[in-house]
Amino acid sequence: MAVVLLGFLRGWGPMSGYDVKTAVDQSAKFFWAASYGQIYPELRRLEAAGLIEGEAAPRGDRSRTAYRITPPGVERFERWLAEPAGRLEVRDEHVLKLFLSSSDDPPGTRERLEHLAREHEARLAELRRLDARKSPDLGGHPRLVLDYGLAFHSFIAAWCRDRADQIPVPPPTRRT
Amino acid sequence: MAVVLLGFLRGWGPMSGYDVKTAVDQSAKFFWAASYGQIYPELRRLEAAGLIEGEAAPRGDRSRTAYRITPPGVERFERWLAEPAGRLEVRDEHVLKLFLSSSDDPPGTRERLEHLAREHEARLAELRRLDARKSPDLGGHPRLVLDYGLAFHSFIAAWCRDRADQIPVPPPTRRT
DNA sequence: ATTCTCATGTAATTGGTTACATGATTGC
DNA sequence: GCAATCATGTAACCAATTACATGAGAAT
Repeated sequence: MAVVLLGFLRGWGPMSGYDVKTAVDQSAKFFWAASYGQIYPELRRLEAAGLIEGEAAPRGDRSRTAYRITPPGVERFERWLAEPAGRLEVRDEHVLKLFLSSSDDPPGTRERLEHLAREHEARLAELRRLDARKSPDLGGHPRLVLDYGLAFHSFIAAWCRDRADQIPVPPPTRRT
Repeated sequence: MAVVLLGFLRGWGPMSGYDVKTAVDQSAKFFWAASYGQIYPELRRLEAAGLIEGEAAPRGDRSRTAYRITPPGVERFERWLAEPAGRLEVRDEHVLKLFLSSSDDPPGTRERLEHLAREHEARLAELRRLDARKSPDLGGHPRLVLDYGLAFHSFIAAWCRDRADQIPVPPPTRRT
């Protein structure tokens, strides 16, 4: 999304498409991912619109184009920031499966809940790894949002674990 | 998404596209929305593929087509259920704005956090309204997932409120 | 009569992913 | 010499939203 690029360029200073990708992957990707297929075409559009401008900025001997945000770009970005975000929408395939799965299969439900818990725990682990290094004092609220992610994933993981534990394990089918 | 339709038809019995839409809006929409623009074309595709079949099922004097899931449809749906859901992805414009917004504007940040809290509280209220009526004993886990939604939204709302409250309110600019 | 809800759809657009393709440079 | 990383891009595709369009029956 265009504004994300503008936002990064504003907060982090000039950077290449590649840089944006890695920056996103190390911070925003936990609530807003981005792929090259979006980034590069979008950079061109933004440049054509005069909201950013690229200049050759080789790193060592490697050719590279860094884009810097222009005043109109800043204005555009701040207009977007000022307008309130739209209705909060959640889309979660795991919960969808849970919802649609048979209610007369307790072990299956338990397994699903545990799987969901593991998934959140995995995100949590990734975020914790981020916690140590990274998150410089550049623009934005990396700390606050990191905390948000930690709180969110640990809460949901615990909730799922708890619910899973309330489902009795299937009695071991013994034969003796 | 095709499987959602299959899932509803399996759990709720035969229903029209319109019915699916209302059913989704009263349950799944809180974590997986659907629009007519998806539903109707998808119903046709599913019928063409033999996974569902429609029959005239007028309600009173109103013409209407109800679709029932076929055995291959059930099989297809259950295959989908059995395969584990993909990586958990979050996409939240509110958090994105929080992340990208200036860190040297405490009142703004506070306002953003409060706005996010209000948004989650609004979802919470909608879910609570659902809690009373509805959620029949049909297929799936409406209760469990409803609980999930309640827990999720109230936790996040509280977290945001808490963080917002930690930011001192701007000193009232008096003139006397 | 008029409005609301039921009911069905389409067209245009947006937003995004995936897979592919290429090539230079740096570090081992 | 080779692998990893830096760097840039495109084409095909998919999922979904929005807005539009229509019309009949039910309720007031």
